[in-house]
Amino acid sequence: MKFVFQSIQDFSAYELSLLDSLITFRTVKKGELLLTENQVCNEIVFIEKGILRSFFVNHKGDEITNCFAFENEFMASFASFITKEKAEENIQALTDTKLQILDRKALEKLYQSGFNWQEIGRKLTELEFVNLHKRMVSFQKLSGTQRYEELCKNHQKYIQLIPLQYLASYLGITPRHLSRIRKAVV
Amino acid sequence: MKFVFQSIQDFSAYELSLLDSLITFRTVKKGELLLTENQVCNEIVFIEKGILRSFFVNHKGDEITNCFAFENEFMASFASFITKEKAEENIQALTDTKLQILDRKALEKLYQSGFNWQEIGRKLTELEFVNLHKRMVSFQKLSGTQRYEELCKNHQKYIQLIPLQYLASYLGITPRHLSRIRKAVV
DNA sequence: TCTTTTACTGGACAAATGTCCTAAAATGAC
DNA sequence: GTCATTTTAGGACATTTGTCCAGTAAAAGA
Repeated sequence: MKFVFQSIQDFSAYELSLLDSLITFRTVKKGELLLTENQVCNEIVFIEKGILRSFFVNHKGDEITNCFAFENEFMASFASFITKEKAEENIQALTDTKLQILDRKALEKLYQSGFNWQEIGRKLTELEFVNLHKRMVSFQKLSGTQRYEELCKNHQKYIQLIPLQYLASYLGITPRHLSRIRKAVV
Repeated sequence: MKFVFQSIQDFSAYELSLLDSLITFRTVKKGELLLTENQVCNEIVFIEKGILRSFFVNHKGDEITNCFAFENEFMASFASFITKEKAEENIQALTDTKLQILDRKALEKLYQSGFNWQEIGRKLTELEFVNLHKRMVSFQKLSGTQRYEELCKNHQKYIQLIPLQYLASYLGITPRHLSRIRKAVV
């Protein structure tokens, strides 16, 4: 994750070596859960290789996909990480996945170590906010069909790599309806 | 807005006087627009008295309410403020409103002035993120009817103070449908 | 207070979307 | 390669939600 931080903030060699000393590594198998709902999320993971999805379960027992994360992206239940309350999401590996991990204690050490890490914490939170805002806008402004079309136009990766059943709930529709939309679009 | 900051972070008298020197004041009349879409949002406002709403316009020309803000709350197009890109939202006063204003330059001065302001910037961004996340979850997990019921249970203020037409699009439904839901709930 | 405008309700119908189900296609295990 | 399992497509029908509209209630302006 180092180079992602470097691209956002100007770090000294010392600051980066501090990061190095705090990161740990893990691999997870396809299907495995990294976090289950009702746990407090105490770590932020960075994907070296693989795909993760986050989902919750509604009152009928259906799994609703909240988001996906691909290579070189971060994943966590940020809400739970921030509030230290139980997560509503489960985080699952969609493929075998290699991770770099920054846990709460490590992050707090970084934050205490100085201005630069404070600032990057704020900037990354801002970026997460902006992404979430875009998604919120797409739910308020667009229909399921339009969200699917946007995804085809701007995020081909999702269409190629994610099983349709997961895409459907991510788009806020049923698989049956997604199938209808796909037929109409062709 | 001072006391809100004080409640989150332990500030020195000097740090707070710096804030005092940077805040400006404004009053707006009911109906007035503070920000229109396609402007870059360069200030964060804090509501001393009154109510604001943020809305965008969809492809049919309908106004879709994005959020409301009440006394002692902040409002901005945070996404535009962060990215410096044009806002998609309009911000409008629903009543005559008294504001305290922190503009981009003032905020940057605070951030440059030290650790404490950096940190509060991150913490407030985190809180905004958590709020937005809750709203996103409610759109993915719940139906319009359920969102209305949640609002009745947990945010009576919205029901009492906001015209139904605005509440409807905030809940992601039409006024016609909200009227149906209200009839059923009683 | 009276008038004009705006907001809310609800009927009738239409469109969008969900439910349930079966068959075909794709994938994974051996 | 074969068999079992999972995923996807789509028919038939039900439900939800939207559209259009008119009547009434409420609010704003003179």
